[in-house]
Amino acid sequence: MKHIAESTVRRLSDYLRFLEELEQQGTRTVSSGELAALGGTTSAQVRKDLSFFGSFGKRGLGYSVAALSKSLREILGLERQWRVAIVGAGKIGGALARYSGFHQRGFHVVHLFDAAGALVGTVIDGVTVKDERTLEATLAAEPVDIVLIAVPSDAAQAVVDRVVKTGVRAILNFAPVPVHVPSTVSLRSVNMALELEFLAYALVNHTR
Amino acid sequence: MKHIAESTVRRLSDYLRFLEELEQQGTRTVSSGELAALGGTTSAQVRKDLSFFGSFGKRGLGYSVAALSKSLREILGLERQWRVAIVGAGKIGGALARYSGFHQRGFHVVHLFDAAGALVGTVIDGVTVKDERTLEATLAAEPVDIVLIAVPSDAAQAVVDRVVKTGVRAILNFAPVPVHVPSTVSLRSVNMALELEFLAYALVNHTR
DNA sequence: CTCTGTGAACATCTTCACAGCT
DNA sequence: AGCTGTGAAGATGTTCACAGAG
Repeated sequence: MKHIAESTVRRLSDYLRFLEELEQQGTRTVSSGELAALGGTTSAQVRKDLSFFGSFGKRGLGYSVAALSKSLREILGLERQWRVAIVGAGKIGGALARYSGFHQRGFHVVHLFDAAGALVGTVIDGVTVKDERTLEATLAAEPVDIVLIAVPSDAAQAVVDRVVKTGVRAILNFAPVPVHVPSTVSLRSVNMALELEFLAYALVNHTR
Repeated sequence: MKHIAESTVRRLSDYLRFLEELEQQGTRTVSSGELAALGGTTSAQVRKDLSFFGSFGKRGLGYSVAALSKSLREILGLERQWRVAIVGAGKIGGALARYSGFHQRGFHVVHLFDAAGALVGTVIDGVTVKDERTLEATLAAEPVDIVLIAVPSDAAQAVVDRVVKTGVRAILNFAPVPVHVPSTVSLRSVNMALELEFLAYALVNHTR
């Protein structure tokens, strides 16, 4: 398949969220224009995004809410369950472990690691915190699909390297520092401080 | 000033982080190539990004670490302190309030709001949780620059609307749903579930 | 007549390549 | 000689506009 833009995939997630809302409300069909308004884009963008994956609509009518959300779930890989490990059980890691939004979408936290002895053995949201030194052994015995990095900046790259070495192919980094992975591994980063800095920039350069 | 791409501003934040590291190490000068390697871009990208704001380097030599980081702090608006309010003191809001990374960069949490009576009056990281109903009055008496939204999805847009009405001009949304603001307000969103979905997509379509 | 699907036009962002300081 | 600064070329992403299915 041709390479799909990251922005397209992100919008598909948004569309899906709306479709699920519409589904609950009992709405049967929806037009590209309606989806666009809800997600803050344009109808042409919606149609173009979907066109990369096939033809899902009926001309003159729109899209079947049920059929389109099923297709999107397939495209996004949300029809299966995903096993997730979190490294770092401090403020951010702990909050992530407790965050229910992941579970709802089929992402299950099966391991929680921390380097601090005090946390090891405590239970967070049903998962016992393991010693970070057991990372390799644990992931070998009970593999996961995705690892979340929630360790301090100066430890981030080292942990990422160890995780990559275990064969994990998707990493979500919450440490506020860029990390590097081989091109065989998918990496996303969430950097909250960076978002605040962007807002500060926008405020100082009051444009838009 | 001409409009600067969002991606450029984000990279500037990354460059600054490295410059501060280099500064601590006592490094005096740095080339665009070195900055690029650390941040995972190319030297041409670094030079182009900086060129939007002026000429900071010396040909044949590179950039002065101290001078460039000062310039970047000015450009990004990090030379002043920013007052921040968080709406929603639950799992995410609480973690944000406790997160020290913000404070280090000059972002100070001065208000914490929650709608749940049980949390109101408790103290998180030195800040007393206020009743969400006092939001307008509190922000009128003690204004903030930036508001973080950490309320449930179905309350997000309503809270954003109320916040916008108080005159706040920058919002960072952590609710996993797109919210809309007037074009006079700067909005960023952090959607962790969406990042996981992107990784799921990448795993299913194992490309790259 | 409505609304999708899509090539083509357009806009934006990145990379190239080289002139010009130091 | 080394490294910046920057137009120009190239790549990528978005919007337009219309043909065509229902």
